[in-house]
Amino acid sequence: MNTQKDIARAAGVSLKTVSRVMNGEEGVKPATREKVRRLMREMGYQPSVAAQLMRTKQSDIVGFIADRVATSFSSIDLIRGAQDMAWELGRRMMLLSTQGTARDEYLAEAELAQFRAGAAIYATISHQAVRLDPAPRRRILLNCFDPETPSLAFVPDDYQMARDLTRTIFERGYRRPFFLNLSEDHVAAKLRRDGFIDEARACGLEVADRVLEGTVAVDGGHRQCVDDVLPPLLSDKERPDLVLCGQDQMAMQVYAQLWRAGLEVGRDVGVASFDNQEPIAANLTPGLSTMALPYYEMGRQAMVAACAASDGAPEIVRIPGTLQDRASF
Amino acid sequence: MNTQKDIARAAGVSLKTVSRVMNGEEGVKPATREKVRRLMREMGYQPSVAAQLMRTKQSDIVGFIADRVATSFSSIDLIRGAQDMAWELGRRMMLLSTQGTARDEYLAEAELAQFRAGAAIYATISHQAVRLDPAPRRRILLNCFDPETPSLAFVPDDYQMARDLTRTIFERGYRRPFFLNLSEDHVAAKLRRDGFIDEARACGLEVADRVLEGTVAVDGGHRQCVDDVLPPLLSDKERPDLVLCGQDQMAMQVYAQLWRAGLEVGRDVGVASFDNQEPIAANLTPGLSTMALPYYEMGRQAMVAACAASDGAPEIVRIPGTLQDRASF
DNA sequence: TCAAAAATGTCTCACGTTGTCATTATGGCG
DNA sequence: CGCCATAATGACAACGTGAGACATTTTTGA
Repeated sequence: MNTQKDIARAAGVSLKTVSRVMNGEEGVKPATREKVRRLMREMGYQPSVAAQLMRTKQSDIVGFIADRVATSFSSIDLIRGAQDMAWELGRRMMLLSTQGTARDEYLAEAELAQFRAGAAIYATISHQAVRLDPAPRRRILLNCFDPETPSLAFVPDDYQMARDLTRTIFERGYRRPFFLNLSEDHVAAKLRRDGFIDEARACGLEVADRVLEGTVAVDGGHRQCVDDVLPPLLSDKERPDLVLCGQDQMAMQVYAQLWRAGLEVGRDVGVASFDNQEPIAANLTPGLSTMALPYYEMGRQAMVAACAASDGAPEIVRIPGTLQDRASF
Repeated sequence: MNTQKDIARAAGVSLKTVSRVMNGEEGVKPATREKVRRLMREMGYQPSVAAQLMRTKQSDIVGFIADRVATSFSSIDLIRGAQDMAWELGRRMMLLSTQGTARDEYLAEAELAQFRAGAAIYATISHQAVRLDPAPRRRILLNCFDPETPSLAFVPDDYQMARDLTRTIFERGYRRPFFLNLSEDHVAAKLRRDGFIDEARACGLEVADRVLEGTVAVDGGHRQCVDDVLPPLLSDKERPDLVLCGQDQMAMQVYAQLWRAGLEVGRDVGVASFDNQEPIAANLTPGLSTMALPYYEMGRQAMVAACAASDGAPEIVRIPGTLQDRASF
């Protein structure tokens, strides 16, 4: 592998001149600069990150600590967003996935320290509160926030998303929506519930008794819930004209129950949801209209903050979502 | 940040002794070794990857070049498997996702070169043939293979998986299965077709005319296909007693069509599939029995090969899958 | 007590890059 | 032409680690 020294020898200039060209410093004659550039290309020169790091003591690596994120399949967009933005900014991202154990945390921390990473993004699988030990470097929280230690955090704006979705539902004429909400240990659940109720009030309806706090665990044990709860609701004479689901997987179950009850989704009963997990939402029949979580955008913004010149204010930034409209309501 | 020199000073030993402890060399008194180790812990010593790298010229980083992999949601298991194994082996993995453009390839290659990565895993979103330029380092192919340049590659054993699945189908008494296969530009499609037909023959049935080569594109445009093709099949008096699907998303559509036709999945008509995309397969009602692609295991094995002391033989290793049995047939 | 063996230390170099400072080339002007 | 200012370039050290060669000290065992 060629080094600057090799380039220098080939160009008949000194090591330092090559270094200057490399770092775009002033005071190199254009002709020299060009010659060196050309040789770098021709000789396939690639700078040694190791040596750069050794000199500057601080790497441009941004760690992405993914607490079980890689095991989830929608939050992969968090990673994609961050990765793409890092790429665009010419920075490097190092993915570290942990299982939430102290040992993993320690190893991830050690790895970042060894690479002298200047910043890290800490992402969780679901919108939640976390309690983190102080870190020796800039840290951006993603899909989570620390209520005790203020830091810059990017989370989905669950409240506003619920309001937006609810407004659309009412605008389309639905009047008896029923919300199968996630279980209350999800931060999103409370926010969405509030958004749903507040927006309904703004439209002149009271729906506080039309929310069912689910029993959905993070690993999904909600089948019992939908299958138990939905049939009685449907056979009621005041049956809901729309079922709002806490996540797309739940919507799948709702579809099945509606078929079973002889009801057609989108005609007899509307279905709406949160998430927009493509392979599910796009392949249901009819396609599921669902509030897309802004994971990709969140990932991008977190990376921007991580790469910024100075620390941002320790605020919680709520990113809006957009309705992915298909045909279910 | 403390260096070995700091540790040495604190321990009252020489730099060389610290170095010896670090690298687990022989000939250090246990007591000394312990003292140094303890101080390293207490002082939060972290070796400088930069310096190590500079010295050894070769990093223990393994690149994972993901050709659109991160955008797909089942093949994320490839990444997880590789990442977990890297973690277990004490190696580091650097994720590089490309969009298949030449520019991306170049940037990924440059990045690996800059980190002096010793090996790279090249993974694709679907089982396919690829044509790669020679690389200056060990390269393991994952979910793809190069027909021109022999290299070590790990792919799913689609043929055997199809045979296994078909055998189970016959063992359970089904006699008129129909196979909605992926489009022929998928390598898997041909292999599965052969496996399906061969195993049927071994059971004394001829099913060559019971396979429909789908029109499924990689980005999924198969809805037309299932919805067009299935109804006529179902209204036939010799209607299939089981529908075998090329992927779980297709199975979702089949479920919908069966409901529509008033047929109950698992009782009136069986459904089987390939993939096992958890959120789909587990949340269909009834649960989808599907041949799980061994992505996680493939990722693990590829990482093992990437970290091995010497290059493996340039062979194509076919990894078996296992049936994830639920209740759809 | 002494020799052998084990443990530890000293010193040196190399790795590739960049910051500091010194040196050389160039151009302008009297 | 000679001088100086400035532009261009070069020499060298330092970063933290690992490794080799070899010296010195401590421990062990007979």
